[in-house]
Amino acid sequence: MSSIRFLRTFVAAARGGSFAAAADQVALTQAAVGQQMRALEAEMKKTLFDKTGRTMVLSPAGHLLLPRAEELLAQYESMRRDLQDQRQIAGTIKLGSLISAMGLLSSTLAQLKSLHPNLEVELRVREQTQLMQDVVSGELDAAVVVERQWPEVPGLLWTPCYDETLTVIANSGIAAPDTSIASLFASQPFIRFDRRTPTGARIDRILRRLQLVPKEFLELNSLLAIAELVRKNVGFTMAPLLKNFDWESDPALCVLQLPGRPIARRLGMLENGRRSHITGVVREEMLAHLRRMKPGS
DNA sequence: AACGAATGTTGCTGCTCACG
DNA sequence: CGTGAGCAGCAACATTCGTT
Repeated sequence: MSSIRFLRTFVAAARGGSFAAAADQVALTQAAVGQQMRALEAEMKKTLFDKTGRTMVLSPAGHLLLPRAEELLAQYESMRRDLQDQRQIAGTIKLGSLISAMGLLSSTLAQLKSLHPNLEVELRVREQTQLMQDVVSGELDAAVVVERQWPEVPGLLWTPCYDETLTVIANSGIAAPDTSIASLFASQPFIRFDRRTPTGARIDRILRRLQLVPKEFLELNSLLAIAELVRKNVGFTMAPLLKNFDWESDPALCVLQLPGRPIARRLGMLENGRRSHITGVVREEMLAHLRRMKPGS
């Protein structure tokens, strides 16, 4: 079966005047060049070289083939260059994220920036509902959000990326791995994640289901601020274990699993589809980044 | 993992040409 | 005319790669 390589060898032989010269140029042995040329002649059903003794010249069919082979090789090279250029993406995209996903997203974007220096990213931190509206309206090209029922909008693309398990997080001064969750709820002030957010509302439903009645102390709409207050032992909380923040290794914090089957929220990327050639690259880089991370971190 | 096709190398033979 | 150099062809074997 002939190929671009065979044509390249043919051109080298035609220009070099011998199979030996062609072999030098295309880094093969003379025997391999001869085999390729015989295969090419069989494919074309024509003799391409006239050999009289040690001299070898192009046959009429060879003369006909040479310029066309060179043209084909030039087109092939041009096609290859174009594809290589396309791998570099450029332009500006508007990305949104929940503040809690910023840790992961920022390290993803840092990696992306080194791969695509001409890519500019405008990053907006907003809450879930606003992010969803902005992606649908086109205000944002894509956003990292918690999984929900999405509206039926043409082009809207949802890709689940990772799960965050709901846990109880307390200061290590008041809790150890064997501390019962019920005793924390009975004795310690509770810092609640804003019930107006979908995740906060879900935490509220779980508390009811587990019949845990907290000693309400504060209600905040920032998981990072809540974590900081827990570090200062202002109270304890129930919150998703955020990716890329490594609270489990934090000596000031004690992370406790909820009883029963683990409950998680699913995060992913919502793209509005209009600039999917760029947002797709961000999505794939984020997935690759997640694969590189050690499990559970 | 096994298999087969494609493709390559190695080592040889034979032909031609240039030169003494 | 004998001989060595240069070249192509052939057969055997090795390697790579895709498929089953």
